[in-house]
Amino acid sequence: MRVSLKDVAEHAGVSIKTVSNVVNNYQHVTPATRQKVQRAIDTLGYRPNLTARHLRKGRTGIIALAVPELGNPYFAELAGAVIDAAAEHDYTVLLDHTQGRRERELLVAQGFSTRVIDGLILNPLELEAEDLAARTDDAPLVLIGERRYDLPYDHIAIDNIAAARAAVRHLLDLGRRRIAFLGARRDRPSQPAHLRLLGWQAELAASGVAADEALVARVEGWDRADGAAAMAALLDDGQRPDAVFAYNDLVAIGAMRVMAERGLRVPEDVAVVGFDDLTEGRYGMVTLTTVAPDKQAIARLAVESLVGRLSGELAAPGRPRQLQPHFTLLERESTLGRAPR
Amino acid sequence: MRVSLKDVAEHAGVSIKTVSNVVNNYQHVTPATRQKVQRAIDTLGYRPNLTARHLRKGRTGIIALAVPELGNPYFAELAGAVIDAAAEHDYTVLLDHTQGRRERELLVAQGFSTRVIDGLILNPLELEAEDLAARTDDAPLVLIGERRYDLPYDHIAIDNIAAARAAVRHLLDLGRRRIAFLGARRDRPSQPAHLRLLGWQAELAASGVAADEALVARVEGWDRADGAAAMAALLDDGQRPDAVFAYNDLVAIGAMRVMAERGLRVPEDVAVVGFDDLTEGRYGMVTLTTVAPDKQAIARLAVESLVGRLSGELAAPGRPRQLQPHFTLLERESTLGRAPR
DNA sequence: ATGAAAGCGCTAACAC
DNA sequence: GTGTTAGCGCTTTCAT
Repeated sequence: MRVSLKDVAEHAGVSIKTVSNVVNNYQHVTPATRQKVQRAIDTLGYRPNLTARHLRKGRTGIIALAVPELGNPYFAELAGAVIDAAAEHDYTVLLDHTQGRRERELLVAQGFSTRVIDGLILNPLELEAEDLAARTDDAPLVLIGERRYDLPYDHIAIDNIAAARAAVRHLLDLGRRRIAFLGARRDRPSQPAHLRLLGWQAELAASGVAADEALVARVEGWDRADGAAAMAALLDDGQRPDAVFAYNDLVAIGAMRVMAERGLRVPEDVAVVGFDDLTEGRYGMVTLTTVAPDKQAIARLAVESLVGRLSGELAAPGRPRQLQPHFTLLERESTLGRAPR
Repeated sequence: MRVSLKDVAEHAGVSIKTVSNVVNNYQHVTPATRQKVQRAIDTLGYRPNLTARHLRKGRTGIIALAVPELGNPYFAELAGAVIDAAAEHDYTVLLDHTQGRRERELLVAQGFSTRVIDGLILNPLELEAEDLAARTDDAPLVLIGERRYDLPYDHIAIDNIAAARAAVRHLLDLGRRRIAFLGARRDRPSQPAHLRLLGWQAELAASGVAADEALVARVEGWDRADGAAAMAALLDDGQRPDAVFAYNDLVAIGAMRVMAERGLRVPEDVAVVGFDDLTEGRYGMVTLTTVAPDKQAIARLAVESLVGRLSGELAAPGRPRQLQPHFTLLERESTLGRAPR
């Protein structure tokens, strides 16, 4: 924390401004002066104080990313991708996880580390539109994730309804008819997981298959244990689905473990489709068919969106953009072969 | 970015200092004044500019954590724990991942986001002692992870040799004798994975079992795919281990997948022990026996160590501390039952 | 091409 | 109990 511009200036016998010019690679500096200053910088081991620079410039070069849970590999991978994308724009990333708790999400939306960050990428789970509308912090915000709000913020997410429909379509094509949905939450229309549930209903309806509400299993969270509990509850309830569409891969993996314990074969007895394309799904007892969102694209678009707002290119705050990266359905062992007759 | 202390002061008809006193909850302010100022703060929507505060105080309240790879659930979980521990000390966490590449580790060690961070927690993989010794950045540094350096930095890690020995001991107790080690790297004594390999050798030696170098499988990285490749190579080489001790759970999971594909049963034919206690290991084809480091303790100790240095309590930089959190061996299905005779 | 000086928003001495 | 003032280290007019 020692040496400042002033020290270097004195050492080199020039003014502060000149040193600043050298440090910032300003054009009009004579080679001789530049060299002299550079030498002083090297001997003194000067490193610019970014905090001061930030104060002066009004920006910090730091953006924040808040995801529900780093223990979920999907968010961990996404975080990694965001860090890489941010680095390309010379931003560093402050990371927080909200644990899917409303008060933490609120805290983050309200002004995470007030003013040390230039902008925020947030993946809300529990936050309602009014929470976000009441936001007073003026740092630009970009939303990611399944939930949609009618608010003046850019939003990056794949088309969750279409993705869910593709998954259910695949199961229907296999001849499955009793397709369970694992991972619904509450009954609010704005609930998390709502869009995927909607996709499930829509695709069944389009194929003239009755959507049996008894086949919708509710969960507390979306981890492996929740998937296991939901599947167990479904089976204990006497339900006998011939396929499962899970909210995400973790839920699917938990469900598959329960099925294995109870002697149900995947995919023979029950075909399974997950969501997220976790690497883990490629190494389980049975490799997992899954909806694969383009995580790199999500990260890249979120960062570009935010950086665009920050640089003023995309100033108009009244024109939020809805960006939808691609997804693909990756067919693996868990949906191999047609339904038993 | 609008309203500053000055604006509030003018609005409330008091001095800047008084507003500052209120904002910082300074004792000696009359309730009347406090209320008046608070009202001004509320109406104007004032929020302190942390950058300015940081510049003045010489610290930012941000610490950095650099891990090899967020895609590895171990590091993702650890990162989550560090974020939580840091929050308890009013620090936020800037996260970076080095992808286990030396130049990125070097960059981080040299001065990650120069001076925006107060200190750094680093988990090096490829960095050598001289790299770290040549470090010029003066932000306090705390090291975590398997590798050990004789340098003046605190280091937090479980006793990797003892942990590896416990794993091998467990396999020996089961009657296994041809115990492979999956996950060695190069031949440098300081190589990553060295301590666990050393533990493997030591425990075999202590039991009078010959350490067969042909049973040491080398890897490029430590992900599932690397474990799969290593196991395949071992089998292709004609080796027939009756047990596998893997560098970590991901390597173990990759290896188990290959064994399943080749008709080898776990644990009947090959018992498997991993390392890290990933949740994933509890939901695989066979639940995975593993060495479970106390991640919460590692995160807590690393943060406390760093915060201690920052607050000056643990000033003496010449006295690095080696802290060793506990570990436990969690026995699961992958090592159930004795060896076939 | 380089220098002088102001000021980003805040805290900490030191007055009163 | 409250006000004044001087910087923290940097960038940025405006001179020269």
